[in-house]
Amino acid sequence: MERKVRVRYAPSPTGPQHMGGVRTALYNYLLAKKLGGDFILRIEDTDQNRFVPGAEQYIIDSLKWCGITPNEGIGFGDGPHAPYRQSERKPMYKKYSDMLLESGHAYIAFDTPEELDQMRANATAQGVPNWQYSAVTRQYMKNSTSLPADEVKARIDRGDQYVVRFKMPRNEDVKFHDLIRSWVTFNTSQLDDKVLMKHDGMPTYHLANVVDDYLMQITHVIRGEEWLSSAPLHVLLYRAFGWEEVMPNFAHLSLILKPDGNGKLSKRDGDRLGFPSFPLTWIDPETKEVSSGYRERGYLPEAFINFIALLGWNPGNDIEIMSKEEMINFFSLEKVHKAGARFDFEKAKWFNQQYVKRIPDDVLAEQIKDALVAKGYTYEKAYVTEYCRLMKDRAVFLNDLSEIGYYFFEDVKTFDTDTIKKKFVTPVKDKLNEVVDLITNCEDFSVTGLETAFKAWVAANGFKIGDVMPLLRVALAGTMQGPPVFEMIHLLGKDKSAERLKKSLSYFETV
RNA sequence: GGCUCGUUCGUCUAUCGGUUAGGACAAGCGGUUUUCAUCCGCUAAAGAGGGGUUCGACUCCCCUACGAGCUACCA
Repeated sequence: MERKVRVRYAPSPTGPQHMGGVRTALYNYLLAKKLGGDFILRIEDTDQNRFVPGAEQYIIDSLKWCGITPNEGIGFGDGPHAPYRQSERKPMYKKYSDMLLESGHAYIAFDTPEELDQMRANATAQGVPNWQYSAVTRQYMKNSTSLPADEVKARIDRGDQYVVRFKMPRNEDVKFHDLIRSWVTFNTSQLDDKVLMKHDGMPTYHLANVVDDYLMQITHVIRGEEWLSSAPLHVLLYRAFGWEEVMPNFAHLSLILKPDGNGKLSKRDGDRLGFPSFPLTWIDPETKEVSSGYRERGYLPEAFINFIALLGWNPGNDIEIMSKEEMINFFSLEKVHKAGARFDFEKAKWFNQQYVKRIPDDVLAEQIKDALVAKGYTYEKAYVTEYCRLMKDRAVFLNDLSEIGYYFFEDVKTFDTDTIKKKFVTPVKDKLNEVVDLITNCEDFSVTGLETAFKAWVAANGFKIGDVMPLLRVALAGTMQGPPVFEMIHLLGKDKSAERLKKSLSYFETV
């Protein structure tokens, strides 16, 4: 029977969600949309010790900013499988744990964390680096496979804390198909008797994830590579429950690596290297440490998801700039690369620049409105739209755009004195005030009109354009960089241009 | 240490046994531009190493090296 495609992104709210998490969510989303399925957001908060206030909201906010919208889930309207927060689903898991206990696929263990630590420490001391609770060791431990039934009952009755562990087969190959990596095999002798239910009655990720995926009718589990090692346990759980028929397809994504050195990109890297590794800025509620975000850095969400989508996936053609719709259209898990991708901030910048350039001037004007107003500039739509037309090719980030052409909104703050010293010399310097008149009296105030009039003046005086233009540019903008001079004059307007020119010229005398 | 996964230009990647190994970012050079940016053109740049299989391997197999993930009553 063909089942409707249903995928989920299941982060745990233990801090801000990393770029890698966004990419996982994105791939889930793209696959769901591609196949006409549902995308679900489920919060895996089974570890109450690691709860971080605000983290869940952060996840929701970043998905919203990125335009990765779940059909069901926390923050996006509950669907038929509510609740979507595992802590709220707590009462449901016991039934499944009991099922496993009854069928003999799981057992009860009384060992305390301290005893287990001791066990591991002893093993390490004796040169065994990897002690595990398994078919061979469980008989020496305190559990329902080693203890008499009446003692087990007595311990439970008197309130001893216990956990439920999965009874891992002793030596069995577990083979499963991964959509990205093809067939993967593990031998159960390498796997341990994982805890399924903690002493506080909360399931571990392993149990909760399998039960929830089953209950929520998930068809594809797309998650990070860090889960590959525990995938065989999950497969075994599906079998133990008798759910193998509806076991989801697995797809394990490679990790995003740090730009320099080795290892996966981590929270520290971002700010160490001068760029963000989070979608949104995050302030740690405890330490108040700030981790910068792409949104605040001036990234457009479309550029951000386009870029991270290509970190480990490509459509198989040479197309790089893609809208979300195009990505959906091209997406396929088979085209996801197996190896880890090293993150390259330079290319990320290029993507953003491409997107900024493509935004219509008037839309761009709206987008930088708040930034301009915040700086105390008066916002005039037509003026700012024209400003955007002139400046957008020079901006990489949205934030740049509201800054690089500040001289269109206020007086020049700093002058390029090198150019002034070099160019503000006789005979040109003594004739420059004529340019002020030229502007004031110019009948055709269009860009070409100005240019024609100016060039005629230059020729009439026997100057070269290069003698005068740089001075004009610095007088108007303070810098040698910027849009064409006559475009600047045109936008600034007759009065403003003349006034600024006059002012700057008298300043030039003092340099 | 053990297990698992991975390895094409500096970076992201294409190639699904036969190609001058292609594209993009970054770099360098040149053009356009009064300047900067944009844009355009060009250049340099790769199959980790060793064995097989094959008429023929980047592509399939094995070994080695290197990298990564996992190895919790964390996810």
